[in-house]
Amino acid sequence: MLTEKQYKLLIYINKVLKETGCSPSFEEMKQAVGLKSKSGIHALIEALEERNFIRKLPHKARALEVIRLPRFKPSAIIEEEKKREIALQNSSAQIPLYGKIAAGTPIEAIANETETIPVPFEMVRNGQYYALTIEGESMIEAGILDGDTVIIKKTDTANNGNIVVALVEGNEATLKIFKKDNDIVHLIPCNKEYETQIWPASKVKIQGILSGLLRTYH
Amino acid sequence: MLTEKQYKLLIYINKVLKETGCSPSFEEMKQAVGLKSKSGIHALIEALEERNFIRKLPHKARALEVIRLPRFKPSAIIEEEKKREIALQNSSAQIPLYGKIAAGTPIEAIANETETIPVPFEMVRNGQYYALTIEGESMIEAGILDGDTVIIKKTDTANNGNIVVALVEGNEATLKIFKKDNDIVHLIPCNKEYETQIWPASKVKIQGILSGLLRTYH
DNA sequence: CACAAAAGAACTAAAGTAGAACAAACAGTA
DNA sequence: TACTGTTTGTTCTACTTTAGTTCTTTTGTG
Repeated sequence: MLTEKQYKLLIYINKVLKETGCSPSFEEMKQAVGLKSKSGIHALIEALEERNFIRKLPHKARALEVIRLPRFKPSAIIEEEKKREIALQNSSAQIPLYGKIAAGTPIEAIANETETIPVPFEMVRNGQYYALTIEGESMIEAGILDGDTVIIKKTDTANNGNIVVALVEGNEATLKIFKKDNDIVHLIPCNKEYETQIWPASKVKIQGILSGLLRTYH
Repeated sequence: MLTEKQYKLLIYINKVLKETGCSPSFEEMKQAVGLKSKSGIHALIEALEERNFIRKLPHKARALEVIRLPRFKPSAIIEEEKKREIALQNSSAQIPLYGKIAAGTPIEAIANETETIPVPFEMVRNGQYYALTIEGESMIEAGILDGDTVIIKKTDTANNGNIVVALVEGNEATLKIFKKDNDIVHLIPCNKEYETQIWPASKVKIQGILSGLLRTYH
């Protein structure tokens, strides 16, 4: 029924009319559908009028009215919308990059950092996430290297075996394997040269569990 | 349907009518829309009457009536649409996931796989990329674990020290550290239990170099 | 090469601005 | 009731800016 351009223009006119209450000018329409000349718009408007989609007060400026909208979209438009949908589904989320871990600063102290990084949505479903840059080698045997970016899911509880961001006595946030034995918490590094820390549960605050890892090679 | 001034005036008249029950005078309207002469208001009123937005008792003072208002889209919807736009801009790149590496199949054989994964744009600037799933532990000491997804930049040359996807004699594609010594290529694993492979350069085909790594913890 | 879509220029028309003159409606008053 | 001034609305002219129309030329595509 309609060509792609005609459809696009019709939708645009309708949108502008709804949003602003004023019809768009030829100049505006030509921008919207990506033409460089007003004459093309003129042709499209005529086609739309002939097909009874819009009405025009003759010899008046900005006097368009949408009578009806098409039931079917041109297939080209459908294709385009599918692509957009896919892009949307795959679009990445922005999560805040709080800074470096195992560097001595509790995470909350730097929680107002503004830097963010994009991560694939798959990595950050349901929940709040943040990112940290790894400094040091304490988790090297778990394949977590100096300079890696880890994605942490915010939570204050963890299960045994989880790799967690733990804050001990407000001192220092580190990434370690979590193991709780009654009221004793073991924070186990993955590097033979580091030692497991053992604390009463009351002194250890979980700040999140490891959820993803990004590494870039140069 | 309406021009900006017409629209503004219509909204103003409607507002005054609702608030005071009495239409504004030409003088008041001219203030409200920012004109310096009443004649302009007269023209606007005529246009609105012609378009059937207001009715006027001729030769009566302050005798306007609003018949209808242009349609509106709730601003919440407009906001929503803006957000979608932004999400679209942040969308990540799609790169094809070719399959598993170190599993015996040369990459080209599976290059027509349709699965793709999204990765942050930062990881895939300038160049063609594809992804592979790691199978096996041969690179464990480089922090590349079984199940990790690696992002490979397509190229057929590499420098010493690069981690590359190498195809030997059309046999098997593997991920190894690349080292070339004259015409001899060393493919060095990162696991003490595997041995370095040594081949004449002519038998080794580079299929890409390691550019990024994604890991998800469950 | 033919055809259609698009670009571009030239032109015409409408919208908006301003000022002034004037007419109708209204209220108060002699 | 007729006169007066005030408020309000109408009409006209003149001009600028913005918008719409029409035509010719260009471009791209099958």
